[in-house]
Amino acid sequence: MVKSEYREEEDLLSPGSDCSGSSSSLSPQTCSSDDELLVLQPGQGDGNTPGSKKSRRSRAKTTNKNGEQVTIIKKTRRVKANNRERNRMHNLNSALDSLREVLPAFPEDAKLTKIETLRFAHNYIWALSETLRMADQLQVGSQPPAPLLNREPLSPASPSASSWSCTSSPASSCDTLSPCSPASSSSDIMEYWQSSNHHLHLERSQHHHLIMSGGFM
DNA sequence: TAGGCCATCTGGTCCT
DNA sequence: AGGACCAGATGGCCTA
Repeated sequence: MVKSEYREEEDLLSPGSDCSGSSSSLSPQTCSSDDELLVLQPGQGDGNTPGSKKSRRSRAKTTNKNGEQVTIIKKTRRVKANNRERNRMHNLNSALDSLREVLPAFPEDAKLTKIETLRFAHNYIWALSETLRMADQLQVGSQPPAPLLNREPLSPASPSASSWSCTSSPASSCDTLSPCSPASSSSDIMEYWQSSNHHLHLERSQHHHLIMSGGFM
């Protein structure tokens, strides 16, 4: 498959539509509609009359057709469920793409994988919240402590780790998770992210090791 | 060629 | 009953 086919379908599929026109080309199964069931009525069109010698065969045939009908119904439900599942996964992927857009990255970088995106986002949220916390600690005065994470939308400028900008704030903080980075001060955090960026430019595998290692998450 | 990643299918389970 | 969600299976594509 078919990634190209998937991309094409992604454009055609509308959320909530059970049976898109292009989905039939995706799988060997055809996307049947409920109307299809109306076409196949039991005993329809076989020309047998009840009570005749052929009736027993006819009845057997009818039973057979009922069995076929059940099979068709099951297939139809399966196809519908497949389409729903496909749309669900497409929505999930769209959400992941949105997440990738707000994460610091460089244009020449290869697209983050799903697991990389989630882990990177986790660490990024942690780093941002730690930065805010450090900044609060440095502040002198009776100002009330700022929330750990600013929920106001920030500038839509393209995010980069070096500029510490972010297009939107995460909805939740790195709250219940165990310490996800070895950094213990703001300088450590900066060092961590600078190192991350450096590695982003160097080798993907090194980047993997730095960002994805269990110690960070 | 092995391994990683991905999309899709599928059956089960839970919820409304 | 039907839909959402989940996890396992499968097969294709890509890269080291």
